[in-house]
Amino acid sequence: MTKKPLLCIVDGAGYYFRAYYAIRHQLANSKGQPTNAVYGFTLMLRKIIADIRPDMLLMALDSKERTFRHDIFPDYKANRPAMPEDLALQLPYIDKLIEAFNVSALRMPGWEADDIIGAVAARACQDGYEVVIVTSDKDLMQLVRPGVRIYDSMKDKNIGPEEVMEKFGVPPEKVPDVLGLMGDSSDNIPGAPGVGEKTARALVAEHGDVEGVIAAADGMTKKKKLRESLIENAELIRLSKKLATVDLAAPVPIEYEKWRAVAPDAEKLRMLFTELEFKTMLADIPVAPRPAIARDYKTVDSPQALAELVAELEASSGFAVDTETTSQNPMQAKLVGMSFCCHKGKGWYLPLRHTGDGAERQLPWDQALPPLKKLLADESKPKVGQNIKYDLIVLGSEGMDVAPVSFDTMVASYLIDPSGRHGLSHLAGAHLGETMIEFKEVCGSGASQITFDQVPLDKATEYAAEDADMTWRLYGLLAPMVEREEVTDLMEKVELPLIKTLATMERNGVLVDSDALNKLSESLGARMEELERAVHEAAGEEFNLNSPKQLGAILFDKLGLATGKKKKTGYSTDQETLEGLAQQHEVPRLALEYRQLAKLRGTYAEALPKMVNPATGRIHTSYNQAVAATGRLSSSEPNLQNIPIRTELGRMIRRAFIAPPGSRIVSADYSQIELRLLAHHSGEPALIEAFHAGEDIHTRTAAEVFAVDPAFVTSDMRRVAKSVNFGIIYGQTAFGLARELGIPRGEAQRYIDHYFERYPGIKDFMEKMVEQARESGYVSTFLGRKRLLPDIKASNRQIRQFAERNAINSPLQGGAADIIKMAMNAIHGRMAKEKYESLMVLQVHDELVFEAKDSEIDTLVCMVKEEMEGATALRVPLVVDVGTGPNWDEAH
DNA sequence: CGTGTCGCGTAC
DNA sequence: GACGTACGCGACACGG
Repeated sequence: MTKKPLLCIVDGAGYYFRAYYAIRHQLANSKGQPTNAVYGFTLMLRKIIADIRPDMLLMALDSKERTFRHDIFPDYKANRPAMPEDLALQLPYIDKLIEAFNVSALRMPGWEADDIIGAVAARACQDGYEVVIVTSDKDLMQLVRPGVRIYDSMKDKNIGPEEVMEKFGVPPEKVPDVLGLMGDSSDNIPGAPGVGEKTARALVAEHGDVEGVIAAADGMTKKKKLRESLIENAELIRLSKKLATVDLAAPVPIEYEKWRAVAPDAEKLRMLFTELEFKTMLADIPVAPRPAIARDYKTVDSPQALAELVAELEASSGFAVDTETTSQNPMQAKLVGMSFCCHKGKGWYLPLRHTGDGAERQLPWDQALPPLKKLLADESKPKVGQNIKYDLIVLGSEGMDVAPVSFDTMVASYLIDPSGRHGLSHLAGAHLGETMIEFKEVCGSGASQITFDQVPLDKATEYAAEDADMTWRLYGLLAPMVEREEVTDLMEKVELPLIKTLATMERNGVLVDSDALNKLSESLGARMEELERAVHEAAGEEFNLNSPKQLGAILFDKLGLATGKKKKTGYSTDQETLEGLAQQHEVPRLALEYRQLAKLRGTYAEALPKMVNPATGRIHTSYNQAVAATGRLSSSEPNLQNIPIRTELGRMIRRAFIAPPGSRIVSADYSQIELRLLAHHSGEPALIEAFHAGEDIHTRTAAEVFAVDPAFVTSDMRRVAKSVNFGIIYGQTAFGLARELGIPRGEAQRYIDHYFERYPGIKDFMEKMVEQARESGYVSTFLGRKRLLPDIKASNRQIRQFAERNAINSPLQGGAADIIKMAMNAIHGRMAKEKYESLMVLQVHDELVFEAKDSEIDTLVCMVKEEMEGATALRVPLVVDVGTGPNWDEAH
């Protein structure tokens, strides 16, 4: 059976009233125009479209005219106060909004929205549609039936026949009977005096309907008052039922095609949101599919074409560039071709190392490249790219420089909203409404995958030129968005320069002692075999110790040990659980040790030597600049930001990160940078003072929390204070602190209470961040890096609290990221300018690692410390600890 | 055989 | 339910 098309009918009038009253604080734009109802209505509309994804969408609205209900009952809705003026002022905007969203609206003189909804729903249901009525009006529950449900978007609740039974105690079709008896004060429907909801439900349930109830009234001798009320008011009850009954006979025009849900009109929305000053909504206006821009993609396969391309690029004020290669990993990639674009829809592909169909048309390398190499390095010609760091690395390996890098569409998208995806095809789909050719379509996948040099030239041109074209078009769209979001400075002063800094670091790579790792791997393997044998013996059977599922079966089913947390697929066998069982049985104890070794061997000792680049003999991680929601970098292939340090065995891995003869490893890390940012932002005097005095911050905190002199702080007290300090940064609760410290929750709560008593500024800071997120929809770092937090207003408490913790954590974590990024750029600049031979090799969030030539160590250490500590001026000093050693472990 | 998800654990 | 940000391993389930 094919799925029925989904028709969504929205109770428009109901919702703007709800929105008006739900958003109490007086929202208004700078001209004083009230906007609370429009704002709420917009949120609702977006939510409906996103959550329900209807095929057809119709907005039912009330007309101003009298309806048949007024004719049969002059007092109908007579108790309604006049519409508040500040709501009335917003109605024209709501109409404009509906229009801008391209939603069909239906008003019918003489009919209420309820009747329109009822009539359309009845008809659509017959016509084979699945109907969702979006309303929070309980009266409409009478319309529910198979194929027609109600969705209350404010409560996120679907209402079917069962929910109606629950609410009214009767099936949907009897709802008017109940309402007729009990009346409805909001519509001024009288009902029977003395009959409330409970009585009405019971009466209808027992006697079937209003007529049944009236007929049975005579026999209700035990309830004299009720009997009299029913008999005396029989006509009034019948009238009330009629008033409460949705008239399915309204002569609605049925125009399914007209109601088809289409993308909003981006231009209209933009104008409307600009006028209303809905800034966060402006940022994510979905772009309507527009007439596709005609594509003119050319292969540069002749001297004439080359001359044309060069002339076009020379005449332009900048261009988009993209490389095609043999690998996703830039350090293993060989350049295969390059694409260019400086006019929307017009793209060029210059094949350089193709071997497939059409390869014979390629221009010789020495003929094609020199003019483009010159253009790429021309400082007066801005270059735009999508993840252009990749291209810088590839081209760098070919001896080509790209300057200046003036825009990166991936980075721009990330700065506008760091959450979500920033891949080219995603951006092209979201902002341009274009669907791009997938890599798979060109190169295949799996075993049959070919490299780009084998792709026929014509196909390669379509794919490659599209990349440059989309990048150029996105540049046109995203550049103004960067301005509007006020992240231009961050972009130009931090992220764009960082692209080159990171490209250099990635090309530098880091030296790893593969022999040492291989030996370590072997000895770990030997010990793991011993442990495995011992576990199997203790368990009495063989099983896969690497499988949490099988281990769980042994521990909990066979050995009958106490289970802990439950996971989706059985009981947890994590470290915490195993530690809890280690006293009772050998298996969990041995499994713990096995796990640690397996982790070290699998993730590091075995994996890292495989990542050594044969050409350079070094490991080149990839730093991703557009992944972490807070602004941090991330590292992958391999991840060098999670190399062990906490355990002695783990440090064996770190010891394998070495410097070549004549050099040493220098490690420089910010001391307590996030706590310093907390001090800076909160202005908390006690904290600021402690940092200025150079005190041990955890000891100082312990002294404050335990109200003792710092000299009397024990290591236990310091440990607690340290946990509280970190917990604050992460928005931890008493529960979390208690669990971490293994203390009762009450005690943890007391520590937290004391903490806030002694550091009241911190509490204020936390509240301020949450408040800011609620008001503006985002929080920012001191450099203006944003983190949007739409969930800050979620009705689900868990979701909302998660957003609140993000609101507190992001300015700190992100602020630290801003600082180290600035320092990296400054250091990179000085290393180039002052011609250091030493290399910056790693970044681990608050730490920079260098491979320093022996002769340069002293000046480098001095320069690095200066640039890191001077990266920015906060209300507290930035302190950097520097160490040197033959390897990364000993440099700490 | 490739791909996606889960449980787990490493870092800051 | 309860602490923020990442990446990646091995196991396992699923799909062609």
